[in-house]
Amino acid sequence: MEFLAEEEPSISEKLDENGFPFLPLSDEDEEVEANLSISSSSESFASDFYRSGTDWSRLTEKSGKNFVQKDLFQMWGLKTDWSRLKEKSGNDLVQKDLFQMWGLKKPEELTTRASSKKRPNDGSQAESKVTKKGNVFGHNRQRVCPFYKKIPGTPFTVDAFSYGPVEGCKAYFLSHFHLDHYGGLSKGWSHGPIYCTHITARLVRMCLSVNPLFIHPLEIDTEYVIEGIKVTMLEANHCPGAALIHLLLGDGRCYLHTGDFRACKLMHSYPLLLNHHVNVLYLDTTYCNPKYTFPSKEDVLDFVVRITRNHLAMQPRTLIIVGAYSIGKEQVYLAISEALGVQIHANASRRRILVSFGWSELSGRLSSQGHLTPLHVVPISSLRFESLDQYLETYKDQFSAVLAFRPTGWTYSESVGSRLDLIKPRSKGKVTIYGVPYSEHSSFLELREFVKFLRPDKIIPTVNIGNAANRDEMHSFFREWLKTKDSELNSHSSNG
DNA sequence: GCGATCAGCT
DNA sequence: CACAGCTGATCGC
Repeated sequence: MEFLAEEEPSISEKLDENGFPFLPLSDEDEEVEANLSISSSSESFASDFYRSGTDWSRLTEKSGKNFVQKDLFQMWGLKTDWSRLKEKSGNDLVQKDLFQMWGLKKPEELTTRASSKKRPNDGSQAESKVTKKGNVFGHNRQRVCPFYKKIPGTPFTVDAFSYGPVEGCKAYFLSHFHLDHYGGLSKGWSHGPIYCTHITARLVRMCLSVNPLFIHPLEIDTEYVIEGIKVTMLEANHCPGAALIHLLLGDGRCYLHTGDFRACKLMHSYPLLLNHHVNVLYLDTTYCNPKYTFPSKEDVLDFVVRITRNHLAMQPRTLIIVGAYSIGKEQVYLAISEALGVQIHANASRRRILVSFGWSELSGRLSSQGHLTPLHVVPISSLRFESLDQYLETYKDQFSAVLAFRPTGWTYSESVGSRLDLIKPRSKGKVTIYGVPYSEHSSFLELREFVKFLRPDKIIPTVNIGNAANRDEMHSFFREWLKTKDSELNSHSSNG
């Protein structure tokens, strides 16, 4: 299977100065582009995506400093023996040349696939289509991999598993194990090697039955050379196993893909982030708007523990329930568990997942006996009054009231903001539900601090890019953050 | 019958 | 709003 094995030079001919493929779009000044964004609704969604990636703010140089790195896991509040669980793996990863070179065809041409899926209802339209969710489809409803999931200058994609084989991709990175990122991965995956952290790798194997031969676990804070690119996974402060992906290209370019992350001060001491100027930052912009302000995780955990203690003081027979998705938010029930000295009940499938983290503080606190502990974890979807009433009924011999917490980042309220004391629960009968702003994404201010620390040349947002107004707004924030004067440059630098 | 995927919903 | 799914319907095998 010999393709037109293009050499690097011919590839770079098709890239612009930033390593992005050219598209038939005039790259004009902002005013023209702003008008385009509004008026050109007939353009393909892919080119719209593309334009959003070409007009980022630009900045000058950054000042590099050498800091001492602190314990990476302190942000989890842990002093745990993760090293014990590390699966053996060398840095000498063998790569096979499974796929052709990095494809740079136009989006419409990327959609063709060997096996054509036929749907009875779409015969006429041969153009790309856009769904409400922002997915771009080609001829035969094969999703098109959006540009921001491809890393130019590399044969890499990030979180791009639902597009079939991505042309030219030789390594598929998975930033973390949440459905909207691993979507498309399943037992039959055969499109190429998957790179991710050990925890994520374990979950991919356990939950998705992906052929282990495709899974390549990487140690955090360890440099690997993959396809000639230096790759390092960094703790992302999101869910267990989530990583920032740091890339050093042969030509000196440096990219950082945040996956999903919650920026924090500790990241300012990551040596890689201190020692390498980032050219392009792929940024999790979930809460990139000033209206999203929420407290630190620590403050929210203190709040949750305080509320719990108050309720137990008034009603000792209270069942404490924490809602959670598949993974993430573990600290919420762990904090309660430690404060009260009680076990955590979770169903078998959740226990299996939690145990797989290899987090002994958590594993040791799990219980399969719901009636023996007043602290339960349930799917967040069951945090409704009717469901909780039923749930309480099954434990009526032990408990007579329910206090539930729904931890989510978007329990924001303009008035509440970071004022936890303003949060009011919703109660009905014996059930009380608190929405608490425990977020595993960066707040607006945390994003700003991170970007001002990193001072990348360019920023590519990876979330909320479905409409032009959002993108324009984010890019104007980026420009603002990156245009700070030299006087501010050294304000946070010190000799550590 | 089963796994994968999609629209719609929260 | 939009997190990170969930549910039910449909498709392909």
